[in-house]
Amino acid sequence: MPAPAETRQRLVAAAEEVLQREGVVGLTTKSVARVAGRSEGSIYNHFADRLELILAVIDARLPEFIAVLAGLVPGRRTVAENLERVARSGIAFERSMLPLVGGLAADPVLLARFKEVMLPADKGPHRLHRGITAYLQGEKALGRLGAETDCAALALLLIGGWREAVFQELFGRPPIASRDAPRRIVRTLLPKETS
Amino acid sequence: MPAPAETRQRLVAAAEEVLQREGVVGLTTKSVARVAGRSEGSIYNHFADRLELILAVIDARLPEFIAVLAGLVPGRRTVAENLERVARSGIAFERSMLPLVGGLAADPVLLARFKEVMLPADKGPHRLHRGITAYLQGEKALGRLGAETDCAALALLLIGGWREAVFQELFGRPPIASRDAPRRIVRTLLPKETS
Amino acid sequence: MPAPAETRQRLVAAAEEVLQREGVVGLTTKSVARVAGRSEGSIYNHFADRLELILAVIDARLPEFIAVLAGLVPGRRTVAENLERVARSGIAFERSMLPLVGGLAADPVLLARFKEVMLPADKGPHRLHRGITAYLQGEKALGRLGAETDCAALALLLIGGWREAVFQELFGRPPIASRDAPRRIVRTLLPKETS
Amino acid sequence: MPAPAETRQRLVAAAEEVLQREGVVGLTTKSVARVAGRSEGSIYNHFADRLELILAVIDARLPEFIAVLAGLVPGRRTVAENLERVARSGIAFERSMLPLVGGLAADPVLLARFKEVMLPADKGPHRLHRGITAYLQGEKALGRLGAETDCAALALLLIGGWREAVFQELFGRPPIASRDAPRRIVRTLLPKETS
DNA sequence: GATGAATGAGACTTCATTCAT
DNA sequence: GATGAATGAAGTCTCATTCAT
Repeated sequence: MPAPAETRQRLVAAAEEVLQREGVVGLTTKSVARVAGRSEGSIYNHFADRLELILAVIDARLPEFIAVLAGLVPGRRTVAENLERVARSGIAFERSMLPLVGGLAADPVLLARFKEVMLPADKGPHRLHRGITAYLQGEKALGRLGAETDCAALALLLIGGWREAVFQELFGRPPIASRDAPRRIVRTLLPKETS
Repeated sequence: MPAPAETRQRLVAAAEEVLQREGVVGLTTKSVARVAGRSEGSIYNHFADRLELILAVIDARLPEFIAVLAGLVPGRRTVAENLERVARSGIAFERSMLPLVGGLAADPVLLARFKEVMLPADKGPHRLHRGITAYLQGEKALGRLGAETDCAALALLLIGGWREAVFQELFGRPPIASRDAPRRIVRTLLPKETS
Repeated sequence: MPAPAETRQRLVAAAEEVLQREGVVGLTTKSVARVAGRSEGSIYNHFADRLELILAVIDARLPEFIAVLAGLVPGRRTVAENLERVARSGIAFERSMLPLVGGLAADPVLLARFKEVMLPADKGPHRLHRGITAYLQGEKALGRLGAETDCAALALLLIGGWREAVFQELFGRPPIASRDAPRRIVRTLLPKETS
Repeated sequence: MPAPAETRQRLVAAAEEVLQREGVVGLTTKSVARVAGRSEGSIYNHFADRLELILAVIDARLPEFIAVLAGLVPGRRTVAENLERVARSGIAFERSMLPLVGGLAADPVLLARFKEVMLPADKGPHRLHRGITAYLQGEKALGRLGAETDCAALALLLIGGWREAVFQELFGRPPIASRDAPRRIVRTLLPKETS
């Protein structure tokens, strides 16, 4: 009988592992329990049901998600450097989130729970978009981005670009290697004269 | 007993419908059979297994997918107009594909089959990216895009942008209305002087 | 693989058997499938869920239940003879129904389904009471029961008496042997001069 | 942390409450613990197992059960008045006991334990029947009931009648309102001239 | 005495698939 | 080609009970 307090974390970690390997579809109570070295029933001592466990996985990833935004301070470094850096973190983050993100599109029931629980807590994808948009507006105010810049669209393209790069990885031989993607994305997005 | 030849189409259509409403997770033999007004067993008269039925749905969507590219002819209209138009079709197309796209990320087994069957036939997402990239290169050759343009990155951003716009719809109140997304995306992507 | 059409009946018969031996609490899908020699899943080819199977058991018993009433024709034989006979059938019927009747009191969920399904179809216990009351009123109209007879109360006591006799059997050494109960019940219920 | 001695009573009270609302089937360790505001584990500090808790509920009800008989003294008041009064108490008592009584019929395991524990202690239904029968025999000895009266059968019908009245309540719109049942039952049971 | 986490067993149900008709 | 019944495997979840703290 292992240290009891540890179990919840083990279950979440196991769920993360299974998620990577087998996707949301393979994330069963059985597989998680097996990987965690705990009994299936044990899951229900810590989570109301399977979906809550999945949401806990998302929650566990959130600090990493916040960190993506943390480095973004208007006026510091160059805009290109900042965006490249955030794209790089975004790609790493996205890579681990993709099975979950896919799961939301693949399972309306999970999506509904996600919206119900995560959106009011502002843990949804809006927050990411909002954070990046806010940074860009900051840069615009500082004059480091042109006055005509559509910050929301720029943020959308940045996120969509890095997510697409990760998505293409799924199929092998992506048209743009993820290693190069941040630089090429940012160069394409920013007017050339931008510092 | 309806015209037998019709059954396969009904099953594919039913699968599409279920996919929209219930996602890959809800796409069961039972739900498809019910919606198609056919028996569960009849699925196996036309498809080797459930995954093959799903692949058939993708196949059924391909003409629509090709049409997205068809309008893209270098030199015709303006580049902005062309890209806006393709983004608009892309959003509509993506909206119906998202549950499938999500399904691929949510189910490695389905993904493996997809790669095995669809990639050799060049029916994967690479083709879309390649098509748009080719168009952009055509425009570059015509001098309607700058010589320094990174066509592959531009295509990636265009696709990623429209997919992100659709993805945000899932959660309600998207930061950029899908109606406006094509225009705002293209304006942000293209240097202002581009015709 | 046995004759398919037979399965539903086998399942109902198995459910009856399990019910007698193990009560509603022991009437699990597993036990029924085992006794029926069928797979658990097979139950769901014939019944929406476990409760529907239980209701089917009740339905299967209904003809026997109707027969209890069939012998009751006002004017035929003596009243005492008729009631004794019906009490005798009633006891036999009740003995097989007791686990189910108990189940209704032991499980509000089952009770709710029963009310929803059986009452509109007039398959509930009201019908039994109504049938006997109607017979007694017939006899009263014929003058074979006193004008002051409370037919509804008499029917209630008859049914309650035989059910109580069966109920006491559960605990061993019933105060009145079920063999004698019909006669003693009827003698106590009917005024002595009644023919 | 409340007064420890109180816990046992709280658990029994909680079990009673759950029993009324959810029947024996819904009387789980979890539901009882929740209603009692105690932990599941604490049940096992006071009871060997779940069945013993149920038996404790019966025990807690016994004083009320004894009181049903207490008012029955041969020679006091009229026989009809006495029986009506006992029927009235009996109905109230039965209403709260029905889920348990049903439980005994619905669960042979519980029944076996009940017989094992309660019958030797004379806490079973026999005792009720015996008590009423004894009263009736007392009245017969006093000449207030006819010499031919079958006291055991009369007691059986009285109990069966009131239990049936309660049982019919389960299904809604009982044929005889429980309010009127005692009077109508007793009038039907007793020869009219009985004082 | 009280607790909450842990658990094996088992409950109900759904699933994809097979196959005789 | 079409069907519906059959099924083993698996899925989610609940249960009564144990036990270390």
